[in-house]
This record gives sequence, structure tokens and C-alpha cells, in this order.
Amino acid sequence: MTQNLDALSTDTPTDYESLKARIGVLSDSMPKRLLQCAKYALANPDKIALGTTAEIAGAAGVQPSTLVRFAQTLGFDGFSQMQQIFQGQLVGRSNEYTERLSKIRESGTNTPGSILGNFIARSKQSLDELLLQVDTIALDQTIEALAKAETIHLLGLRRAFPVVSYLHYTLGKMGVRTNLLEFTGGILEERVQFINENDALFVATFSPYSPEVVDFASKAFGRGVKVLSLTDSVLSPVARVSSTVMEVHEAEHGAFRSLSTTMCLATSLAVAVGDARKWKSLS
Amino acid sequence: MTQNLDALSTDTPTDYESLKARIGVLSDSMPKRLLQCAKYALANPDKIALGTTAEIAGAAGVQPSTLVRFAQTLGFDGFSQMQQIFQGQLVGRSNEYTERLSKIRESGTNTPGSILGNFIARSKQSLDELLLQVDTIALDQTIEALAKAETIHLLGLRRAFPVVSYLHYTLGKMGVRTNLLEFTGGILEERVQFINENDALFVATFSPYSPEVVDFASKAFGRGVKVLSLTDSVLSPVARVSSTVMEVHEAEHGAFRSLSTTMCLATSLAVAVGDARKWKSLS
DNA sequence: TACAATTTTGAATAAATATTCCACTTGTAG
DNA sequence: CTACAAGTGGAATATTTATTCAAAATTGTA
Repeated sequence: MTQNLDALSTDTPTDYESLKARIGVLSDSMPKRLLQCAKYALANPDKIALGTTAEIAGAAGVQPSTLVRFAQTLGFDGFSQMQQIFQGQLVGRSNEYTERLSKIRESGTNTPGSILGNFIARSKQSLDELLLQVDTIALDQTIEALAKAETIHLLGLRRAFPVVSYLHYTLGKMGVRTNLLEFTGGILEERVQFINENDALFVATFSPYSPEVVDFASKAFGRGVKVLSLTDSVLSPVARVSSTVMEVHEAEHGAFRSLSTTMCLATSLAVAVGDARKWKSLS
Repeated sequence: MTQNLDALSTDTPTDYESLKARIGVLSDSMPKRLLQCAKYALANPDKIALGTTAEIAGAAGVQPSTLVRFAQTLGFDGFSQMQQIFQGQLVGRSNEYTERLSKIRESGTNTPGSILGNFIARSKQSLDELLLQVDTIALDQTIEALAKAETIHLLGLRRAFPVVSYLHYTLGKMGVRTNLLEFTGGILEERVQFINENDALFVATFSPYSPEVVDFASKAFGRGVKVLSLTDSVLSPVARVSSTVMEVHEAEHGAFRSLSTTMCLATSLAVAVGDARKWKSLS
């Protein structure tokens, strides 16, 4: 890494990169104990982010006060200020990106561009989170169940409806038999009896959860039908009446949630199911 | 996530998964404020990991003492003990991220995880592209036209249908009058005469472009109605019969395209229109 | 409607944590 | 060898932070 000129300036570092650069520059002229701090900090950034001065000092073999002097040498007010930089690094760069954009948003009033920029940033963050937090076991189970099912019944109202209607279209295009359950005129309940034991019910529901959807899933589950659900929290009432639950946290802006991340997962699901069916039909 | 029986035991959770499961089980019997804590914790685990009781309580809209009670309800000694679980999750995750990505890269393209990882990566790329290439003038014009319209008529078939049905729901929630045009039984054409001059027609269509949609847009445009279109190319046949055209390039994997980026744009559009209407109604 | 039980609040308190300060040590130049 | 500066340790302090508790509000019930 080439040395950063910013590190020579005297004001406090604002991100992890400039902090590292600053340490690199100053380490030459550091006395023994401060160098010990520097080495420990670079080797254990997580510990700095989460520990207390006493803990860290103990682990690094110095006194708590030395840790404070170390932070001050780097240009910080004290240890706590330096710690925040390490904490920010721990949470991830995606957060920083979001913060920058939302600051831009705050400065100008809700211009269309800033709203879009904000949603883009949040969606990217939400996608990262999906990659990290997705329960691959639940995903595999869902795909397997959907691949085996004779007919896939799809249910989702309000914000979840676009998700199931998309699956209806995409799975249909792949030759999978799907049945999009619509809620027109309260006849939904009776439909549960037409769901076969070889079928599967895919339910999408997000807070605030529609009672009709939960009821329907509950009845189907009671009849022994495989219920695969996609929801936004383990607190979802549909979780208790599902064979498998997949969780997805959507990007939001104020009270409004996107469907960006959910659609990404839905598409993957559809492709994976189509793929699994292809292998099945060949064997 | 599949339900965890361990959550029923009474000793303190030792990892993030069992903590989530515990919350899921206990949430039924939780009073209002504790439920608030539960929801906030599941939605903002990072904040719990790094914040102080005062900060977190403020953000979650409860008292610091309520946070402590929440932790105790889950079986912890106090808030600090619970916080350690969240911190552990945070550290584990940041190490896991690159690991998980490289594992996905190594595995073939047929495993569910790799399909999802692929879509996530492509969606993020596609979102970046949207931020860079979006035509802000067209975006502004579209928002302005939709904000002015008396009724917004929404049209989209196949893969575009989830987009307009989402707009129908979200705009409706904001008190905007929308009319979702459905194509059941070929009576669509006649509907064009019910579109007022003060109305707007929002059309979404992607390759392969449905002729019915293009025809309808063409007729409406001929009658002097504002036609705002969302499509995937300037070569789209709908572009020639539109007042304003917005372009979005969706993430794809083989022959299958997601709706991730499109939904991000649609959400922003809805929020911006809702916002613009609010200002209008106040003046 | 009134009573009991539960839940919430917010100030008081206890615990912990960061920071400061000064005596002491170490290294160094004259 | 001395004197001086720089660096260090650790107790003392100020600050922040978690936790407790009793009064008030809410909820459920007879």
C-alpha cells in the first residue's frame, strides 16, 4: 500500500483506512509501549472495536492509560473516539456507503434523485445481508419441496402479491404447474380442500401480516400439506404453521419497504427449482 | 429458518441463532414494549451490538430499563450479557462474508447457494449501473406527471405485472388513486376510452414486449394522455408512444431476469410521487 | 365499574469505564 | 557522572453506562 498523504495531516482520521495509514507513518517514531499498542490494534481490530480499555490493555500488555495516549497520539480525543472507527469497520463498508448517501439526502430536501440513491444504497446493503444471513438449509429444503411438488400453490397479499405473481409467471415459463391463489370475494378458505398431499403451498407474507394468509397456511399445514413460507421475521405468525421458513430483510426508507432483495431471492428460488426439476425429469 | 427446540429450554441462549429462536417463541406472550424491543433487535442487530442502552432505547422508542427487562426476559442476567451475543454475531459475520463468497465462487453454478450468490452479485452491479445511468430528467418528468395525475392507470403484463401491482399497492397506501389494468378476456382495448385527459398511464414492458400493451399505450397516447413508460431499452416499441421513457437494465442469469433493480426504482418512484403529492396538497 | 395483576416509567443508585495526573523510571547528551 | 527530557505506570477522578426500584399507568377480569 502506498503511503497516504492524508495521514500526515494533523486532524483526526475519519475512517479505518486513513487510521491505518496514520499508524504506518507514526510507528517509526513511536516509543516502545505505543508501538505495542499499534501492533496489537492492527492485529486485533475486532478486539479494539468491542473491548474495554482494561481488557485490551491487558491483552496488549500495556496500561489502560497507555491506550488512551496511543489514541491521542493518532490525533483522537481519547480512546472512545478511536474505538468508533474500529466499530465502523466491523459493521462494514456498506454502512458507510449508506450513511454518505443518506447525508446527501438530508442536506437537500427529498429530491427524486436522492430518494433513488438512498434506496439503491439500502438495497445493496440488504442484498449483502441476504448473502450473509440466508439459511442455506431452509433454502435447500424449500427448493427440494417445490421441485417435488405436483402443483405449487402460491399465496401472498398486499406487498407480497407481486412476489408470488412473479413466481407464478417465472415458474410457469419453465413448465412448472402453479396455482396463484387470489383473494377475491372471501372464497379463499374453501380452496384449501383442493390442495393435494403431493402439492406444496408457498406463502409470502410481510408485516403487517394478513390474517387471511396466516389462516389459510394454518389450515393447509393442518391437513399435512408442505408449507414453505417467505417472511420478514421469526416473529411472523406464519412461521409456526410452516414446514420451512425463509427470512428476508428488505430495504426500507421511512415507512416504505422495497421488494428489491425479496425479488432477488425469489428469482434465485425459481431458477433453482427449474434446475432441480430438469434433473429429476432426466433421471 | 427452521424452528429450534432448544429455544424452549430455560437457560440463557449462547449464540445468535438460539437467541432468535427464543425471541420467536416468547414473542407470543410479550407485552407491548418488550415486543418493540424484540422487533428492533431483530431488525438492527448491529445497533444492539455496538450501542449503549440509552442510544438503543431511544432508537427503539422505549426506556433503557425496558431494554434490561427485555434481556432478562430472554434469560440473560442483564443487557450487557445479551449484548455479547450480538457482538459475537457481528465479529463472526464479518469474517464469514469473504469466506462465504469464495465458497460460492468455487462451487459449480448448479447449487442453490451459488445461484443466489450469483444473483446477489449481479443485482448489486445492476443497482450501481442504475445509479450511474439513470436519466434524472426522465425520472423528474415521470414523478411530476404522476403527481399531477387525477388517476394513475397502471399497465404491465408477464414479468412487468408484479411491478405495476406493487405500484398499485404502494401508491394506494399513500392515498393516490390508481387503476390496475388487467388483461382478462380481451376487453382491455375498450378501457382506453375511460382514461381521462387529466389522468396518466404508467406502462411497464420488457422484452419480449407484449403487443397488447404497446397497442394500448399507443391508443392512449393518440388520445393525448400522458404516457409514462418503464422499459429495458430505448429500442422498445413502447418508447415511440410515450411522453417519457425510463430505462432499467435488470440483473440476469442465463435466460432469467430478476426484478430486483426494477423494484428498487419502482419503490423510489412511489415514494417520490407520494412526497410530491403531499407538498401539492399542502399548498 | 372496580379490583387485582401486570407492565411501564423515570429517577436513584450502583457498577464500570475512560481519562487525568503525578511520581517514578528510562534513556541520553553534556 | 549528572542533569534533563521523554516515557511509563498506576492510583485517583470524572464520566459514562447499566441496573434497580418504587410509583404510576395500563391492562385484564370479575
